[in-house]
Amino acid sequence: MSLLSERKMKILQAIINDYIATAEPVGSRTIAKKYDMGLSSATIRNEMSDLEDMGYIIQPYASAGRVPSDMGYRLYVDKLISNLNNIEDNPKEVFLKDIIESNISRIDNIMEETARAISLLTNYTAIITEPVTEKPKIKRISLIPLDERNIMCFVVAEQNIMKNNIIKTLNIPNEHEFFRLSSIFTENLKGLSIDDIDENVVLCLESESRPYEDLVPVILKIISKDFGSAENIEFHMSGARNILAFPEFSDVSKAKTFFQALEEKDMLITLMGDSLNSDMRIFIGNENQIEEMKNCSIITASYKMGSNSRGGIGIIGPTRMDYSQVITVLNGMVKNIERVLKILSDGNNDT
Amino acid sequence: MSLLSERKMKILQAIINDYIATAEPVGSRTIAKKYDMGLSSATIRNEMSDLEDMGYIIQPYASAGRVPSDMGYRLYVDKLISNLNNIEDNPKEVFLKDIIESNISRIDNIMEETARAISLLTNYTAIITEPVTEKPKIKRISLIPLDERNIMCFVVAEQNIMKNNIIKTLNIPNEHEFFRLSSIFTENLKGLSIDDIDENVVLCLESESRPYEDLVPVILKIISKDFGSAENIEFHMSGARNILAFPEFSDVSKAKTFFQALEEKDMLITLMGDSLNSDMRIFIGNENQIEEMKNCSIITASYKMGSNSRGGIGIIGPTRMDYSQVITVLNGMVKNIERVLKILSDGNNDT
DNA sequence: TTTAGCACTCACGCAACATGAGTGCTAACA
DNA sequence: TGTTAGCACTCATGTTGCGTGAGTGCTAAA
Repeated sequence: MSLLSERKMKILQAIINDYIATAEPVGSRTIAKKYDMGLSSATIRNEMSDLEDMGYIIQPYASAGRVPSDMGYRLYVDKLISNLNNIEDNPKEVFLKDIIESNISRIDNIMEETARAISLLTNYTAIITEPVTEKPKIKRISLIPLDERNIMCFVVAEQNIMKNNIIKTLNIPNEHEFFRLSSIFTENLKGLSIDDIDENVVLCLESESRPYEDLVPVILKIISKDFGSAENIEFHMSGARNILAFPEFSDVSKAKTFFQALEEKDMLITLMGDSLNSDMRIFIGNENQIEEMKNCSIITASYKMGSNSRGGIGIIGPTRMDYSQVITVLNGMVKNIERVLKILSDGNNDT
Repeated sequence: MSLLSERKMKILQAIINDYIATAEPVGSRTIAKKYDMGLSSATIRNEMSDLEDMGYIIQPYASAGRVPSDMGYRLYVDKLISNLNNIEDNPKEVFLKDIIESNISRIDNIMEETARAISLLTNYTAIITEPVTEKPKIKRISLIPLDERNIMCFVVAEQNIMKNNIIKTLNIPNEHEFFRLSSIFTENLKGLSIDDIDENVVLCLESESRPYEDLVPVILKIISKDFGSAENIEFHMSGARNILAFPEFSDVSKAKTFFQALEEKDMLITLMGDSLNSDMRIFIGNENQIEEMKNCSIITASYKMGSNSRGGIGIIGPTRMDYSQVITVLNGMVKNIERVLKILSDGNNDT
């Protein structure tokens, strides 16, 4: 696009900064006073008029100040991103570490805490998905007796992804059979992903597991349910209520549609879905696909766990969002979560 | 307290009904017209004047209609409760069954679905706690290898309560040892509650589990963490945003404090805490202890699972709440959830 | 005891108005 | 030619005053 003069850029930046802080249209005089650029309000007015013609700012009504447009934010954000390289550990990130490490135990705890930390730090709404592994390889299957009718089936896959399911059957093996069956399933399925389980494997399992071969289809069904599709992604969300603090949502009906949108899981999948493919994505205002969120900006980042698992973190807030802060926090969080997950799976530290 | 005449009672009821529906102060003329009681507005005015003197209704400002007071609601609710005996299965409850049975699998799913169903049916906020068992007896302990550094410890207690925890250690047993250790722990701890584990048991465990006796304290710690205190009650909540639909909360700041309060887990524990001891409790307006919820009413009910586990269901809404509906729904839900949990633990139906 | 009638109160909505922040334009200045 | 001062103009916002109507309390008649 057209290149902006140094001065126009500065003015645009000032407008965005001020608008982020106050949520009020910002006028030429305000800029002249607050941000001393050695120019009179009149000059700034002229520049602003230009900026408006170019589409970077908008005048909400005839004699009001100016407000950044989506395009204006976009320019600003692109500039931020290009400066992203020289980010290093800062005090804030250290703080993050404390927050997170306080409750390392189960993966959903970590996610929960991370989401809370993000919403706390930014005052926006945070969404985080648990890491998903594409067709993970099975590591172990354990069958455990519960009572006279129920068996617990415990599946461990790579990355120590664990799922447990209850199997109901009247044909309950005895103690030693459980051990034998667990070994059979583990031996035959170990190292296989859901796609690798073919006829041969099934036949093998069925013959070896006799007389409990009716467990085979049940267990395979469990596996395909747990590891087959990415449909059952687990989300954690925090700070949705923060949105109420912003004047943009002081109209209750707007807040309502916002909450409504958040409650739809499909929407969240759309939102986070392809965030997994790139490091960081920023959707400003109309750039995002969700109708109810056209006046919001959404920033998503992805983190990786091990070699082939990925999860996503997203922050949702008003278009007038403190992009610079959010990007920093998000960057820090990704690093942190990756670190924590690594510790968790390596087991370097004891409890 | 003072007994109300039949007529006064009818008028109070009319006021409450109307106010529940409209959220507007209701005047004498409205009652005379809408609810034909064969009286003129003037007569009703006189009666209302009496009701106000007695404290059952309030005039928010000099020439407005009347609004029920907490005391008025209380009278109304007490009457509702006394009629509660002759409740039988109604269409609504059948509907509930459908909702819930659609997703029977894991206990937190049931809770999640139930909460959603309640908030859907009532348009209020639903809170539900997973069933807690006071010092449950241990049924089984299974140790499962994860990788070179991590062991999965899987504890099953009565009511099929299951907890899993990761144990980090460098001293990983081999396959057969795992089986042996699981048996040792199971045999020694089976049938004991956390309080029953004494010195003898520990010594026994330590000697039998050699050379992995360092697992003993770790596992005991896990058990006491999982089953010792009622601190880590799991909550499920749904429909918090419903509150935005009520004019009482059209002021955003009010909605904000409401959400804020809901996010505090301590508050929820206070709220649901002793609900477990009685069948149904109703806190109207100021009757409840939470400062931020003085303009809300809270209704809690408890359900039981097996012989010694209990959980709680709560509904939070504006003081002007459709008590009759909420009580019906809550009653139905308790029955349903108990039924579903029974099915789940009995295993009468297959999947 | 109930009702009709009437004066009175007060929230609410509406129009008129003042205010002030902000603009665009023009003319003067460096 | 770019910058600035000045001025008229615009328009959202807040305030005031007033009419309206819902609702009450009181009194007197039925």
